[in-house]
Amino acid sequence: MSDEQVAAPTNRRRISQRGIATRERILDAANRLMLVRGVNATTLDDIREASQTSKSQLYHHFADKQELVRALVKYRGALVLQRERAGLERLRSFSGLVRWRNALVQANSLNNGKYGCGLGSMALELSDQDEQARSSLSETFAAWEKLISDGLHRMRDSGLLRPDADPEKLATGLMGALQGGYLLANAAHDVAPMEVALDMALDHIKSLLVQPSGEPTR
Amino acid sequence: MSDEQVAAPTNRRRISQRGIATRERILDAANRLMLVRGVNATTLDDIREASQTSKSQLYHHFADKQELVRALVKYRGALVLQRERAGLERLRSFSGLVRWRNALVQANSLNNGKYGCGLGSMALELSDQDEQARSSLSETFAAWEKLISDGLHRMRDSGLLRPDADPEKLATGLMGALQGGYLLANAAHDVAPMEVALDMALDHIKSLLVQPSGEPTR
DNA sequence: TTTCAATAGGACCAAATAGTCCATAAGAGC
DNA sequence: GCTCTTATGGACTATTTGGTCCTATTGAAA
Repeated sequence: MSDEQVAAPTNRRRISQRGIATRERILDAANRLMLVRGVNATTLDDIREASQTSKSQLYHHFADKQELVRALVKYRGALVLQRERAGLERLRSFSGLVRWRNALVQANSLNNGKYGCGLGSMALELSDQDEQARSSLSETFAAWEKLISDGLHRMRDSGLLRPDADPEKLATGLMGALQGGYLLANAAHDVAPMEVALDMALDHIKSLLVQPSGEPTR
Repeated sequence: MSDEQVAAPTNRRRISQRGIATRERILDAANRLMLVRGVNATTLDDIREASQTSKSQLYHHFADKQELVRALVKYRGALVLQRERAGLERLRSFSGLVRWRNALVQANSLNNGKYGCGLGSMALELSDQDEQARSSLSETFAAWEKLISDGLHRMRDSGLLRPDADPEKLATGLMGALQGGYLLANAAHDVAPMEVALDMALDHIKSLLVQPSGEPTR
């Protein structure tokens, strides 16, 4: 969470530490507010107040609201990938996948299913409204899925997963179950459907594990 | 689509056919616009213009924007359930499930994955903003899942599905895969991930079919 | 210490947008 | 045909909100 590079500006001749910190405060406030209220329902005044800044600072660091939102998409994407990298880069076993599932479920259950996935909710809200944001989000999802599929590849290479299992498709399916789970949990304000959705995906992957006893069946 | 009851008002002493038609036009316009732009990004003036009505009519039929949105939630929910009932009430076989999947995928591919599911996108946008809308959406999802689980129950009762298969959980998982698929397809502007997500769920259900040859395996 | 760009404060502006109101038309029931 | 409620048109208002601008302050480099 305390990663300054994530908020680093794009192109500016000279920038001070103080400026970077302000930019970070703005992005952090936008991140929190827009997760709860959604992008369009969050006003710049909300962000200004929550970030303890002023209008001129908002417009000093971002050309307009759209630019701020696009920066937030990258910011949040970097945070999620950072978190997920920590949880997935050592994935080598089915139980590792279960631990990953448990961590996501537990985090979501702390909110009773509210807010959903920061990336998923932005994706639905922005995809048909801002092509640049959509494509950025799409790349982040791809990178996220790659973290999963890399782990599945490791499992397949080590003989845990059957050779005919398709790590890329499994990763997409798992991400679908995760995002759908977030959505249903958000609608229900209850984490339960997220668990069910994820467990179906995990059961499917389990069925593709090489069985120590007997031949695996279709 | 041309179902007037769906737009029927809640409580009004007297209402004429003309009034009902106007109300329907407003809801229909709101339905179309808010599917594309989202709820918060759609203005009442947009709706007024698209529905060929006037401000006084909007406020004659709905107390305020929130009421209109809540009515739209029910309206859209009724439309989706009507459509899904048609596709699911005779579900009795795995191939029926595949046909259902194909219909949804095909419809979504016509938009190249855009817009997503009318219910899912509203759920993410409104759930943390309007408790009444959230609970209404949650009920609709439950009814939708019931249509699926009823079909799965029929399959289980007829011996197609293994006795230990849990229709309710499978229905939730399938709905999760569907909603997650919609979301990923929307982010990618490509229907492909929706297919992958749904197929993973279908594969899982397939693995729970009673095998004509040999004993089914875990 | 001086200088000057970067940073910050906050009043102000203009457009968008939700919502009000009143006059008029339409049409159902008597 | 008369009457009275419903339905409609659209101007108008108030508020919200994105965005501008001018001034002051800070702090790093010369």
